[in-house]
Amino acid sequence: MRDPLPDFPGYSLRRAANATAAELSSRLAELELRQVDASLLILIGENPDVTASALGRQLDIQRANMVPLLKRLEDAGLIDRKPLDGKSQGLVLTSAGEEKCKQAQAIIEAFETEMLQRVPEPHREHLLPALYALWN
Amino acid sequence: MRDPLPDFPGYSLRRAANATAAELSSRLAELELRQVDASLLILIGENPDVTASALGRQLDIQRANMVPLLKRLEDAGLIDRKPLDGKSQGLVLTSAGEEKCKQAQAIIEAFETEMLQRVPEPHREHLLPALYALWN
DNA sequence: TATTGTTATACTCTATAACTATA
DNA sequence: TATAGTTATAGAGTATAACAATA
Repeated sequence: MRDPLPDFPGYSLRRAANATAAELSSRLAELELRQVDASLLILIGENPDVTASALGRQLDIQRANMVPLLKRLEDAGLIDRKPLDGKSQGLVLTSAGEEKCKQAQAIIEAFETEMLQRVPEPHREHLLPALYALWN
Repeated sequence: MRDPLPDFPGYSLRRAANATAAELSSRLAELELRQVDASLLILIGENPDVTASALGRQLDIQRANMVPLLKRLEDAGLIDRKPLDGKSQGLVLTSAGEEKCKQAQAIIEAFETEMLQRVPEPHREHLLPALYALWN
């Protein structure tokens, strides 16, 4: 079939994102985590006592949609909440959450390495800076 | 906030894809088209009498999900169906569909050019081949 | 007055199974 | 037996509006 779409960077960007996301998702599923769960665990691990609203701003997830995401992590025993003041609550990893976070990071780092290996040599080092420019 | 995620190519890939998709979507909305509609119009225009199943395979959209997509385009008067044999139907652009397709292509090409301009010079030419390697 | 956390809701996108009819 | 088109449905993901309580 004649298909001019792959020559559009925007189209190839979406296809590449979909393909790699599907691959990473299936690997994280072994930890019973989705990508967004892993992102949240990593950010909470790096920023103890971060609030749900701050996480949402960082990840471009709306406040309202953070509620079920964090409830899942809390129900799984991976995070705890503690009141910072009357209206904000700080989020921290439990010890189980720290362990799960380490496992997720190992999977992600292995995946990222393999993903970059798929990019032919002359282009490889340009991928991250090029992508970064597109969303910042 | 400490955020190691942007250093992961896979994460930046998703963020870049989301950001550019949102931008393109808002531009195509002026034609009352979504991205997938534009993709379908372009592919049908390039491949008259293509079938719904073949389009789905090309775009990684399941057969069942093609039904409402094509119904929208047909209801909008942009495509026609004609039976090829007893079970397959060929899809073609109507004259309105051809006009809409040209307008969509103009918007997409302008968008792609601007998008590439945002990528700093030494990285720009490497983006498309790097992305292509990730989903093929 | 702005922000946090929350509930409820709706809409899109996608995945799966099943069915009919035809190649 | 495989394929085309279709229906129905369920699950994510996401967007919006509204509310109470607090900064």
